[in-house]
Amino acid sequence: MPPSTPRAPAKASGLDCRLAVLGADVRLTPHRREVFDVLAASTDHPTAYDILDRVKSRAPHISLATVYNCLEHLTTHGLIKQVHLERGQSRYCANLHEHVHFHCETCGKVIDAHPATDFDPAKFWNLPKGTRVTRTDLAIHGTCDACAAKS
Amino acid sequence: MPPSTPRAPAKASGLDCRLAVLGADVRLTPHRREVFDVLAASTDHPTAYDILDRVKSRAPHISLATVYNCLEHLTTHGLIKQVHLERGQSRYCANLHEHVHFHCETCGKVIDAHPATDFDPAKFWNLPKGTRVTRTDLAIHGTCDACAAKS
DNA sequence: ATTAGAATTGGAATGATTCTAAATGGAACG
DNA sequence: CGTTCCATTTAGAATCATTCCAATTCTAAT
Repeated sequence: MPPSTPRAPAKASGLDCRLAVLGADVRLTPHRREVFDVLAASTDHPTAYDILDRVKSRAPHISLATVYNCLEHLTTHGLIKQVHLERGQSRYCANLHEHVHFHCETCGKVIDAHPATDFDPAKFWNLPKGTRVTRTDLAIHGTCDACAAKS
Repeated sequence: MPPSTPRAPAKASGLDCRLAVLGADVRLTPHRREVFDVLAASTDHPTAYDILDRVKSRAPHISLATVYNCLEHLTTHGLIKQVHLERGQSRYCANLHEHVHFHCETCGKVIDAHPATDFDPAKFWNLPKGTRVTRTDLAIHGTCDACAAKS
């Protein structure tokens, strides 16, 4: 018995919630919410495993697969950003302000750096005519203050 | 019978050669030379597999492990650069001039873009005092000319 | 209550890379 | 010129991060 009308996607409920970000209305299940909250409370650019560990204290039965699913959902909806500084694990970041990443090659720490002045990549690099830019990722590698002081 | 004096590492020979780059003296075995030559002749930022394919036409018995070894040796000695634009395979680049990478999210193509004017990241982003910068990686993501024209 | 779609799960599968232990090859020593 | 030493090379195993998959659970609309 096929239904006569297509069913709309599930809407918000008591256990469910939504978050308006960048004009988009994003559906957050409890797990997605936990993952988002953990990331929003972190400034250290955790990996999926780090996030799993932290979320487990609030939702002990969450699985790694779910953490990946949630991170993917949050990323595609623009609530968080996925960061690739080196090969290996992806890192995640809930800072949506314009910023770049400083990566300490000695201790591995990642620090957000915010713009001191306006920056438009097209002004600095000769891109072929007709190129459309959607986003830029700048990673600055070096030695952080603390590691530099030690050596 | 332990030798009384330590033996120096093997020196250059007829089959062997060296290349002076950035003041460093880098030992190149025939395989390393092939890998370097293939990469130097490529502008498409090939992956390790791509490089294996291309080197095979000149050295049919080379293995993937050797390609990885060579790429690692060449990278640590500064003859080539490893590029991470997304997660997945690393790409390699023999362009040592200052440049950034434009990545087309539609066709996957990677294009080198050279600076139109001088660029110093420290001028644009507030890094913590004491931070030492060794290198910056800028990836510009978007749609290339050809893909933009199609849509 | 029923049902359909979405979310979640554990575990299997995949893909890229790194590791390992054995084989090879050239150079210096005798 | 043969031996020894060590770097290089190799095939295949192991690892690591992630993605896939099929089964189960949940939620919200009928």
